[in-house]
Amino acid sequence: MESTRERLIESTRQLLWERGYVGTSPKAILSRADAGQGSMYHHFSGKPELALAAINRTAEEMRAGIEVQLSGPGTPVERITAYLRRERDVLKGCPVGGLTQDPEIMDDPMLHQPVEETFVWLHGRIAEVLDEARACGELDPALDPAATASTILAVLEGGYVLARAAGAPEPFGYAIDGVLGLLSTRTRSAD
Amino acid sequence: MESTRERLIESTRQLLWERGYVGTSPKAILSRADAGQGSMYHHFSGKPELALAAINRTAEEMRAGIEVQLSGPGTPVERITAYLRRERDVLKGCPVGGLTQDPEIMDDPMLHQPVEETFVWLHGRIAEVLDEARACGELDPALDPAATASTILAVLEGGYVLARAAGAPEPFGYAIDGVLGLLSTRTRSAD
DNA sequence: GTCTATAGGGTGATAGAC
DNA sequence: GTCTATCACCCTATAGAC
Repeated sequence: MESTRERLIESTRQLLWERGYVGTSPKAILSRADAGQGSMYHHFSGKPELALAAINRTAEEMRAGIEVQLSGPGTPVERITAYLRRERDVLKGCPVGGLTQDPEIMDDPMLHQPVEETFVWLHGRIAEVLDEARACGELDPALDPAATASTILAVLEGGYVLARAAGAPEPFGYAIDGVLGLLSTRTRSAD
Repeated sequence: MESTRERLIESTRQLLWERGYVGTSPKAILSRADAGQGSMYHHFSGKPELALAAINRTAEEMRAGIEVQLSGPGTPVERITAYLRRERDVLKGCPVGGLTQDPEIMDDPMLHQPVEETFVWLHGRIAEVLDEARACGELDPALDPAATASTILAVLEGGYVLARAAGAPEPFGYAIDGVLGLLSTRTRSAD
């Protein structure tokens, strides 16, 4: 159940998160997976295909985790707040968003696609919850759910950037506090 | 006036923006600068020192450009709006923020420092302008200027991430629209 | 399925001629 | 100041034995 193929994908997931695609070599993957060259080229055609498997798994895992928060208990705004405030390894950055900075992922349609799809899904999902919030009177009807969803997502992704720039997790929390503060008087408790 | 040293720094600036530190090789720098190995190692001790010169210049240039918007004409909120909406090469990402994704920049205190300082300065500057806005009654006094400044910065940096993920500049604009929308009814014209 | 050996090219740096 | 030559090592991939 802990096949070599599994270990290769998991090692690649970690390294893509820590060092990006350009910064990750097959050699580093193999050493972390405790596997030889032959194993990697037996299971995958090369670095791009292995990276694709890793990115797809990371994207799926992320979606599943987010869906737990967004379809959980509480009012729509409470669920979004729970998602934004949940515990994270802030200084490691977003495992999907960080990939957008990698030139070779941006240039390879195969590798770029799952990144794009993840954000399309996530934006749509947040917009849906904001729509619910509006429908139940929890959110100011003057707000555009699509634009507000973009803003919330941007604060999340940008929060990681600020934290990494500062070398400390706090700025992430401040950015989240700020957007929730902006949202707060556009909100009223849904009774 | 277009010394080899100059060309090396400019080429490095471009490549750091396009490919990051890990993705940029001395060979690529030299070829773009049309210089030989010897020139680079005459003017700089190696890749890190050249990158430091490039990052410092990019950071200074960015600060100067932003200061133009933030200390320009208009009310405080108008100036921030002008800064957020100004023309940019959105798909190239933020030339400073993008560096936070690079593992070797994060691990080298010398290279990380100018990135950190740029964001400290920028956050402080936006918070100052928000303070002004509050003082002249343009902004809701209930808003925390420091947290709101973090949010605005995060939207900016996250907007780049969303745009790159989408492969299109529009999401950046939507995120900015959204945060300005959230700000708008916390704002009144400063007469 | 996994291993080792090997390949051709790139990486970051040094040496020494001009 | 700039060039070319050289270096030891790493990168991604292939071949073929086990």
